[in-house]
Amino acid sequence: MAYLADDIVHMIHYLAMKHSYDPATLEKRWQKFWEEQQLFQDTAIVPEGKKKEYLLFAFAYPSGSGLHVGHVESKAALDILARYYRMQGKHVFFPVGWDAFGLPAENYAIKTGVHPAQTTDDAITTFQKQIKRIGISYDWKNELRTSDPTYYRWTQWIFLELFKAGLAYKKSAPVNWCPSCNTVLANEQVVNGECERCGASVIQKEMNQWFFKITQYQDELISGLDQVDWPAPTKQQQLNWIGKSEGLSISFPLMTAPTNHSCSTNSLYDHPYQHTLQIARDFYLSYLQGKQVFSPLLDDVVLLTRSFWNHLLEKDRKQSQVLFRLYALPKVYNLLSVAEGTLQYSKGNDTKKHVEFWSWQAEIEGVRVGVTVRSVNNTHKHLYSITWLSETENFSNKQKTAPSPADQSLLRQDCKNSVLQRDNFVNHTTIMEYLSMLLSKTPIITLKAWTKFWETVYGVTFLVIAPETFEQLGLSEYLAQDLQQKVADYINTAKNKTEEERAVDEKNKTGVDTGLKAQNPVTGEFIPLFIADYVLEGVGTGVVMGVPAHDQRDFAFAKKYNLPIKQVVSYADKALNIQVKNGERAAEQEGILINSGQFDGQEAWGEGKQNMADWLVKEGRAEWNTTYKLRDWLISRQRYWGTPIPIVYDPDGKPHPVKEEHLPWTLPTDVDFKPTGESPLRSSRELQARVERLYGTGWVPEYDTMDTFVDSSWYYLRYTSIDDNTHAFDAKKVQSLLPVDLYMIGPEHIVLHLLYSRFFTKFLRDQGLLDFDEPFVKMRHQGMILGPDGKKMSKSKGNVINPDDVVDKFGADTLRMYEMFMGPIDADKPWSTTSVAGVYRFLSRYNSLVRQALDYNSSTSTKKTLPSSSLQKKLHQVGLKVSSDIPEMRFNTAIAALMELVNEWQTEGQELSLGDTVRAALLIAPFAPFLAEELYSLLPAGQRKCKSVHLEDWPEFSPELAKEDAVIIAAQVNGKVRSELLVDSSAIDNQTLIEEKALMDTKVTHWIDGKTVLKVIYVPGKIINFVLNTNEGA
RNA sequence: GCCGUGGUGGCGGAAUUGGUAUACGCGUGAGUCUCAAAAACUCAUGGCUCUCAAGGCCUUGUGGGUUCGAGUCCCACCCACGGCACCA
Repeated sequence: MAYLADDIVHMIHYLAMKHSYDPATLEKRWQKFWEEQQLFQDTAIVPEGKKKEYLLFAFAYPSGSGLHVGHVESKAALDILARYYRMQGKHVFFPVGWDAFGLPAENYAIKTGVHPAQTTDDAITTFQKQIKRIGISYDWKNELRTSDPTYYRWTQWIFLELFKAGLAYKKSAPVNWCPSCNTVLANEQVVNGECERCGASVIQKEMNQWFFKITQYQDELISGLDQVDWPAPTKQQQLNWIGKSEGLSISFPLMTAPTNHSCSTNSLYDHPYQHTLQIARDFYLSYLQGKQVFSPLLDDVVLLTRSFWNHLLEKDRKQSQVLFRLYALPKVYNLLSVAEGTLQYSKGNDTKKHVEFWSWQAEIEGVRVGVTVRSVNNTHKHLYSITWLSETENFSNKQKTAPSPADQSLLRQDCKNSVLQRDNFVNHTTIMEYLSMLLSKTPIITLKAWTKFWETVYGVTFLVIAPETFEQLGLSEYLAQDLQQKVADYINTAKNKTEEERAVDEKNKTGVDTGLKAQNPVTGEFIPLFIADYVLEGVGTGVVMGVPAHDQRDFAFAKKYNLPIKQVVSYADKALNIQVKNGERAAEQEGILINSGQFDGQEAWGEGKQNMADWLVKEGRAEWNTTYKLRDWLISRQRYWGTPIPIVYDPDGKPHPVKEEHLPWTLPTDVDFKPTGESPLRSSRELQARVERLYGTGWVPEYDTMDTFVDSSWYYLRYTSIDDNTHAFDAKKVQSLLPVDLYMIGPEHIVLHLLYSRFFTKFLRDQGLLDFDEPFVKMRHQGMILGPDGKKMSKSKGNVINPDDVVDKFGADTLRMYEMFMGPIDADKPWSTTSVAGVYRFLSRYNSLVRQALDYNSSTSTKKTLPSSSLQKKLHQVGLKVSSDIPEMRFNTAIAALMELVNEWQTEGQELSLGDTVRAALLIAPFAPFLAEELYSLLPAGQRKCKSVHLEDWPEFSPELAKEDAVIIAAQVNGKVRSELLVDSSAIDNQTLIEEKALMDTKVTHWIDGKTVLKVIYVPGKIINFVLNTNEGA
């Protein structure tokens, strides 16, 4: 008796064990099995006739904290696809690698002295272990890491290709500098203008650095987006980053002096001579060449011309237009008649006498002119001799010897006939005064203000220029003496500020008046030019037009510096109009143009805007100008743990590429990690010795390393060819496997990494190395997994879920499946500790149901027909849904369907046939690979074609078997559901029958009785709707 | 401020794209098993100071509109999240 009882207990225990779900043991077993079998070592070339799928997970930095649940989500999603596509017979390329260079390891080294290589290696080992534990079917054979010399050798090679193509160049640029840590900071390390580590104020420091000319491809980086299947917001962000913007560059001539400048000869000589000359020459040449010269002074010129004209001899007056012009423009007198490139200029250096002497010659429209000017003893009394020569003459100042007697007489003859002879000078003072005035009104330079709101150009009452732009244009030399220091101080202060410090609110904006005057090109008014650090060098042209009446920021600035406010748009809102008129506020709304000359009365943003643009362009006062926000890519990092820049400098400091035979240009190991403010590579003796040995004494290496974004811009190419020692990548393999069919990437990487990768692809294509334009054909994002509290996981908040803990408790299948079940893959969603258990329950049930079904089918009594086909129907319905959901990455709904299957299966009295049980076992293989493998191993030998479920063919599901026999059709009255009709599937196209059936239903007729049915709408298989005359009985 | 995304039960989320809103899971309640608990299983579960009940009415951020019919389309607004931001 006791024996029997024991036996029964044992048997019960055995049955319980047999059907129980024990993920810990089975997952361990199958993980080992897969590793031994090397199931997923895909060869690189796609076999003939097979479709390929290149599935790519965003390159990961092996951080010390190990695998995160967020990593699991996207890895699991791709793994489901990988396993599904393999079962469909596709060639799946699913590689893994490590973005191994980077800051955290180096910072850790500074703190602890542990070498980054060691830290990184340890971290990778941890990641590998964790990834294998959750059953990601990577092709481990093609694993790579960027810190490996066999990899970065080719990163360096690409750098050199860019260098040879002129797309890698060096220039001075500001970097973030922490004066307390004495080091360069990456942008991410600057938080609110302060060093993230020590809190000191970050300053900008100029350094000579390497850039990649990504702007070369800016237009293609825009147009290429049409070729790819990416989420629209991602494309939009790329576009925003490139920031292409159409606008007008309006020309504002800049003068040295205000309009009421008193005309004196002295003021003329206050101007640097070169400048005077330049203005005069340009102006005159333009005039002679028949170019349209925009000057408010043309009338003045003519006036003066007339007075001149009176002094001309009768016969000269009849002479050619050329001569007329020559006489006519007073500025020709001394300074203006110099043609391009023929200036002969010398300046006496006799300090005793203070003799200054200039002479030059020019040929203008066939007339050769020679001019000599002397200034003696700084008296401003100038001696002029101006001659022109007949066409046969060959006068040249260069001739040291005097002209021949015959020539001299010819010359003399000409001069006699000329009003320009010294004796014929009308009035030297008049000329100089004129010239002085002209100078005060003649542009030093034309400032171009870029704007999108040109319709308000009549309201421009001042200009603002960025400090850097002011400096680059060399405008400081035109400043009045008393302003020079003030302006220089302002510029210096501005340059030391960070972007954040420069971004202050409206009231605190600063600026400085330069005293220079620009001319509003449409009103002719002279307006002040301010320098202000709120204007940024890189935006537009670095010059902004100030329209205080219609721009809030300009308004605040005008109020602060007491600048005039001029309304040029009128509004329907009278109160608003009065406010603007009284200078109480700026109005930025649409309105009607006023005070805008010929454009008065037009809609500011409608025809007025269009007409104004056309006119400005036609008049040559503005030009269309497309600006981009995208800047060239600064790749220099004053850091150790990165790819060394393969450049050496000769003793003159000229950069030379490292010779190809010296690649990889290895990262030295003998460096100091102390933050000295200099690139750590400077401390390497080995590197210095290497350069001198290979290139010569006095040569020095480049000490900076590359931005790690460079490493990650081409890794997807290298995956195909990690063993290739002669090429960055094997053209055949790349052609076979690329482009990437699906790129799974976190939304945090969508701008820079993608832009840089696309740039590299386009560059390598132009080098003839690739035959496609875009590297990532399709891209999707995984959302962020939030902590159970709905907030971003972080150690400090204590809401971090560790995937290892979940695997320990529920197994890897549960972890994977739960993360897929949480919601749409691209949505952010909070972790729910209790929901995980629900998924575990599901897998546990799935496990026992399949086992029960196998028992059932193997028992001798199963020859009988199955009691119900509704379960089979469900299986096929679910199978079809899962098959279509997986490629769409709708894993959450696929899993929901599987759960429905389990619910149905669990109802009593139903069982699946052996064939359908096999289908059920295969169906979960992509989601729960361990459990599926376990269940597969339990199948009768005849049902197993392969050594692994993951090598099996995806089961077929029959739409025929999935078809419902009867459908429920909703019966509506006026769109409200009143009843449900059970209709045989075969009858769903028979509207009359369904109508009759509905009208037999009292729940329906109750609402219809006594009213007129206007029409009946029938949607086959869905609804039948009776539309009543609603007026009746209402 | 600009650009983008979204707003559905107590919670995560479904909804074949204009056709029965709330699938699936969690949670909660009741029950089965148990000395008890846990686990597991079964049933119920949007709201209503309408109703004994059958049923009725309301409900997809708010307010309008189109339609026989709107979570889905159109207009206006509110809120949340993400990105950019002195952008001229």
